[in-house]
Amino acid sequence: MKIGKGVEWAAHASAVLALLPPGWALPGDALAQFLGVPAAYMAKQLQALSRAGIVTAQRGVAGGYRLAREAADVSLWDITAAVEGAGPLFRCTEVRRNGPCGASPAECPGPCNIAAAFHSAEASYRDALAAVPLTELVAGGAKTATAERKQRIGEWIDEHATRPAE
Amino acid sequence: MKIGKGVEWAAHASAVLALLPPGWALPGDALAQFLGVPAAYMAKQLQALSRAGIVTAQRGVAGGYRLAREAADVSLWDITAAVEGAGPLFRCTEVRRNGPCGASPAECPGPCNIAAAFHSAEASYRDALAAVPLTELVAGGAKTATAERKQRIGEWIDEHATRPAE
DNA sequence: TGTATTGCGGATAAAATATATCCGGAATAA
DNA sequence: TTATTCCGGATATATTTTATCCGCAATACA
Repeated sequence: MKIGKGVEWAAHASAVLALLPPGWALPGDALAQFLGVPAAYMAKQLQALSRAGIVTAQRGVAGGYRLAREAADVSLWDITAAVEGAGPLFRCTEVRRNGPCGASPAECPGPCNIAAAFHSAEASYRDALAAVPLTELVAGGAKTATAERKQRIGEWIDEHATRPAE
Repeated sequence: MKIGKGVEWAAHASAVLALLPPGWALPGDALAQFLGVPAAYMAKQLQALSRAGIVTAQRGVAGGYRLAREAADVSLWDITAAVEGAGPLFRCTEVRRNGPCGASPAECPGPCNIAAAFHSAEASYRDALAAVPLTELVAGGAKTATAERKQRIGEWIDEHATRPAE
């Protein structure tokens, strides 16, 4: 019961895209290089973000990825759901219906209490992640970075960012 | 990123044990039969509950499992942590340290914002499950059960429960 | 029109985890 | 002593995660 690392990569990648000047983009390979992760697998996570409408992909020579909407409108839950899926963590197999004393269908109108409790707890989890906008992650990262590193990041972006047609 | 079914089984098993008269127990095989799940694998989950101090195991002829403490003092989180482990769902691999613009150790005093946000969300999840005592699950289950089924369950327990020495 | 670039989706494979079974041994009551 | 019951480890299978590769489509530019 662990979260895949694709979520972590996608979150970091989204934070980097939030640093781009409006209208600019970053190719997937460059993004993977910046984060120091395998490009082929990172590409899969970026595709998931694209399918979910979090980033916009532009094919072709000066193409790449950019945020599909403002960073303030992208939450950590959006990213998690895009990569990991939005389905419930707890899967009820209706154990109550099993065995010598199993419940009849008539006795099972809704989800059992155990499933209901897990789904409620997952809603708390989801809400907590939904309350974290991408802007917060970017701002927090900027706070601990030295001025020297910020400059190097800016230079790297200038060097690798592309300018796709609108 | 899914919860194993062992958690579901352990929760149901604990709820059954809560129905036992004080001082009585149920062998693991009987419990598995009652829930209609594979006995050998159910045994693993019961061992986990035992290691976590949620149930007490009694070996020998009239042995079996019983709750180690009152049902009101056992939460759904206790059961989940016992079976699935209490470690974090999100595992930070310190991506911020990677790549051409990776942060220096001095710039990483605490966990990064992404990891912190996930850990905070997981705390909400944990707290929600910790707020659900076993008594609540038992009471909820009793509400939807017919009188006829409750009687059958009582008879089944009378037939299979054992009376270990204190 | 051609060519280089870039993302998309599917096929594939290796590694890790979840699911499941079995067995020898220890503990226990009768 | 015997039958029972739990414990822990070894093992096997299935599923998921992690990762790579390739052909194709889209795009910009010469």
